[in-house]
Amino acid sequence: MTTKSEMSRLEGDTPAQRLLALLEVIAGKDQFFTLQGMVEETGLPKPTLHRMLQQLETSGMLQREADGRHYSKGSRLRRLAESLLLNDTVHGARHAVLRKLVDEVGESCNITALSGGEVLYLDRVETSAPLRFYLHPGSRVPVHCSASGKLFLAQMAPAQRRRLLNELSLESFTRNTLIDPEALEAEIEAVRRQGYAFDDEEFLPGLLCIAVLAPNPDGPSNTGLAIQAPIMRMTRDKALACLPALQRAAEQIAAINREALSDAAQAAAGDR
Amino acid sequence: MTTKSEMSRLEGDTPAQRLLALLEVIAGKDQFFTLQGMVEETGLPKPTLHRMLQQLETSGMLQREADGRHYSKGSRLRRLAESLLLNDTVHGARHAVLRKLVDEVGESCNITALSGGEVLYLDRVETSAPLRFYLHPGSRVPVHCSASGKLFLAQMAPAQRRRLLNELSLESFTRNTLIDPEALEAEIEAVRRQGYAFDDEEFLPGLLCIAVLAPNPDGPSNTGLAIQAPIMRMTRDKALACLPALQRAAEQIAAINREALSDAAQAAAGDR
DNA sequence: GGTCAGGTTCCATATATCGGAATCTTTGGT
DNA sequence: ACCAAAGATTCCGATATATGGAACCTGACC
Repeated sequence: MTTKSEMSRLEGDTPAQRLLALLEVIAGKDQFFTLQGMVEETGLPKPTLHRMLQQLETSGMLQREADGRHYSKGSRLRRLAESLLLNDTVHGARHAVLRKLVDEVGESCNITALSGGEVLYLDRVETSAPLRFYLHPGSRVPVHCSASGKLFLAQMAPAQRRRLLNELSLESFTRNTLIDPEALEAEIEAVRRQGYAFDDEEFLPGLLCIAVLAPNPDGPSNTGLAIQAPIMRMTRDKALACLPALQRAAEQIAAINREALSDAAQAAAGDR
Repeated sequence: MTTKSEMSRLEGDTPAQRLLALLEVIAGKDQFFTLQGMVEETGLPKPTLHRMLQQLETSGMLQREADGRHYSKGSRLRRLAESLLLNDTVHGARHAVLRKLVDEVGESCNITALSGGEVLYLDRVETSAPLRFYLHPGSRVPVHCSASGKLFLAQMAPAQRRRLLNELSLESFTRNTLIDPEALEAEIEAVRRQGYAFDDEEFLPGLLCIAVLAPNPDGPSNTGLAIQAPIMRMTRDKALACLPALQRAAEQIAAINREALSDAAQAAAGDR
């Protein structure tokens, strides 16, 4: 239970983003809620919130009880959520591949993408082993000290890579973090030749990762696939033994992406 | 498959509503989509759409593939949808009651609310019998010719009721529709005394309904519960035989509402 | 009938949106 | 290598919208 003082003002710089943040707060409510309650929870001014809720109500996203002061989720909002989850076979298929990979190698695995100069965790399946690193989907990690980050860097044009690394500056996290530009450049060159990358305690002490990219014949890939394990259970050699399984999974994910792209093209063509 | 010409411009009078409408379109996509594709589908101008998608992307609601032109649903959007559906035990509980009622009486039932002077279908469970009226949640029906509508009218103050009925004017749908104000007033008086209401082919020919309200000791109720059946299988007498089951279900729904309200109050108190 | 806790409305100001047009970028063809 | 053509992105002034403090309602309770 959070107290009023801990509550953060709804972040967001545009009205649209504020609205989405409000929806997230509403989504977490399992009961009726009131204008006043929302004011206390979000820190937004009362008239502002009143207007937003009113718009949501007239759109059918919310509905009010007879007393006029308790809101609850409307059928349109529910339908939106259902539609979002139902029409997401791409994610579902990717997730299934991930799960199978975790089964095979026995360690936590995740799917990553490059977003805004950082590595973004798209999805993750945890190992069943009791000792784990807890890293959740949606979190971000610097490019220069993650296995998939180095792969993304390796497929960039040198100028593009230099620009990005200059902007971000190489922060050090452990004593293995590569902060010397030349050493990093050499590592990236090696990664490009190999087609896979390690993160050997470069970001978190005790965490070893190995990653590959989902191959994309039409250009750079924005889908990385990694195994992450505590060094207690994992060495570079063991990781290399998992490489074939990892590459097989990456190929499957690439196939899913290809299919989704061609389906999209088809749909567009059908609309003409 | 819809053609370009059939596509309707995204409805909505405020930017917020337009954004929600856009989200609904996106929710229905099971693959990657492009700016251009969205332009064709929604009819919105390209720069406008570009801005909206950009905002959604920087919020983490969407993500782009490496090619920079294909979007897909982001993890934050997925989490939003999951949260919406997970935290909705109120609806879930209501729905369960509804389903049980349908089992008992063997006919389609629905939950309604008064919204903007009309009866709104909140939820509906269909009978398994092959002959059915197809009426979906979210649709609206005039108050004066629906069973739950008449119940909502019956609990209003006379002045309030007169104002509402004046504004709406009594449209006729079948030869049973009550369009004479005095006849309607008499019917409403009877409904108040009985505590239940019929709709005997007053809205759709061949459709008979019986409804009650979920009792609310603290004031007027905004939750109606109705059985709807084709006259092929239903008479007033048969409907009356279902009344006890209907009232039992209504009481259960009232209990769910009460609980949700008190939980909400509790949560608010805990935040102090 | 007075008080108080919400809810609602007002309104001058600040801000975001809008979208046609221009511009940049990528793609595909020769 | 070059050149369209399609698509993405940026610009920007006119316009519509959001903003939120303050004032105003409303109903519940004493």
